[in-house]
Amino acid sequence: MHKNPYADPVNGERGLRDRKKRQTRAALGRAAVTLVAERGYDQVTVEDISNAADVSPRTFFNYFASKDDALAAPDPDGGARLRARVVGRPAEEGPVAAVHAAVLAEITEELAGDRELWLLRMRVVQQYPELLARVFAGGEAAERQLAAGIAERIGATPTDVYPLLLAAAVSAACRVAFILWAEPDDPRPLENLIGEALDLLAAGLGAPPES
Amino acid sequence: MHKNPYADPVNGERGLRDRKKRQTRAALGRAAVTLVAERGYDQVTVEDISNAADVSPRTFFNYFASKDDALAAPDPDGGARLRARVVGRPAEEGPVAAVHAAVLAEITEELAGDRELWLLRMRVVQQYPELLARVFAGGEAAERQLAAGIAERIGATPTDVYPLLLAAAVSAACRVAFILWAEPDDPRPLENLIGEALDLLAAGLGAPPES
DNA sequence: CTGCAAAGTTGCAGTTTATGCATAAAAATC
DNA sequence: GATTTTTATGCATAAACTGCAACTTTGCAG
Repeated sequence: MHKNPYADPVNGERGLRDRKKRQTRAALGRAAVTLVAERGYDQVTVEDISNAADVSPRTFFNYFASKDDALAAPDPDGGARLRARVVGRPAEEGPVAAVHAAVLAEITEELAGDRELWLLRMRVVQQYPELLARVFAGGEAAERQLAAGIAERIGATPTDVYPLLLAAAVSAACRVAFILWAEPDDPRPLENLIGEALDLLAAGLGAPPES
Repeated sequence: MHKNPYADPVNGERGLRDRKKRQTRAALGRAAVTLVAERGYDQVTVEDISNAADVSPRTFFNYFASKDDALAAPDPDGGARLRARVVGRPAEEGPVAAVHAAVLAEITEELAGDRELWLLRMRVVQQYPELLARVFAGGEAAERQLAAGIAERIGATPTDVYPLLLAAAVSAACRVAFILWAEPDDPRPLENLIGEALDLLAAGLGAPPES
């Protein structure tokens, strides 16, 4: 049995090499978002981004498959972490509650350091609908993992309707919450928005607005 | 007051010009999907697609913003139709029922002629996840309209949580239904799958699998 | 701490995607 | 049937992306 030469996606880095990789990826992502926020999407080239991050343009493509990816692609390990969180919740919790808790934890931690950057990212993404699509696509990968986690938890196969649907619905709820969060005149914190959306979902969407 | 020179997005074409445009768009879309299904995504260039559809490559880009768009972009009028359907449902229906009926009608009509092509498209998209982004982009546009229709129907603003969330959740349910539909070993017709998913949603996702 | 293997970076050449602009063809309008 | 708007196309050009072959850095074992 060999030692695993890769970083553990759940517990974080594992040596200088991995740390540098994360730094480079983060630097590229940050440069991409801030530059586009400043100048606009098509006034920023991959070369610009690479320069700002102090790497060659060729290296950019070692990290991101496209310019859009750099702007919108989420942490590639997020899905795996999310899945682990779901299966790790106490056994007595129902699936909806477990997923709720897991998602909240993951998002809170993900945003921990970089709330500012995330807000900026959301604003940029909303300004360019092509990017919104990329975000969804990224979310889709996480959604798959989430569905797998749910399936594992309740003893279903990953192609059953229930896990797929619950994962998709939660993903949709998060999307809506993010959109409202990025709305400049909505002061509610993201965690509350997510909670509100998930509660509405769990209530079956039967209740129109009220209030 | 001028006459509207454009085709009515809800009721269909309005003269030779519009018919030709639809034909060209359809031909390009069909060529793109079938070629990629045959040869694989990167063995097909925009030039190939254009040749197959008998137009110049430059014309291709008058219809689609990108190669991906030709593979994954839905009918650009679908969102408007969907919205009209939602507001047109009988007033006594609740929002969930109205949306359910509207979505079912739209999808049924959309697939009417081209069930085969749609299935092929789904398979292609599943094979190349990059395309998922474009699919979501299209879905997102429709989702906006759907949310607007719901808001109009229940007298809410389009930035309220309920319309956004209902639209997003329904969109998610449809996505899941499509995925299962494209599964080669699932013989259930699309309409049933959508109904099943929406019922689960309306039940609040509280019920794990059963069965 | 030295040397070897694995992984990461970079430059370069070449293809494909995508857009602006000018012109010709087609169709709607009167 | 003349005009006026829309659409199609060719050309030029920029930017996005990929494969390949050096070269550098890091990990690791002796």
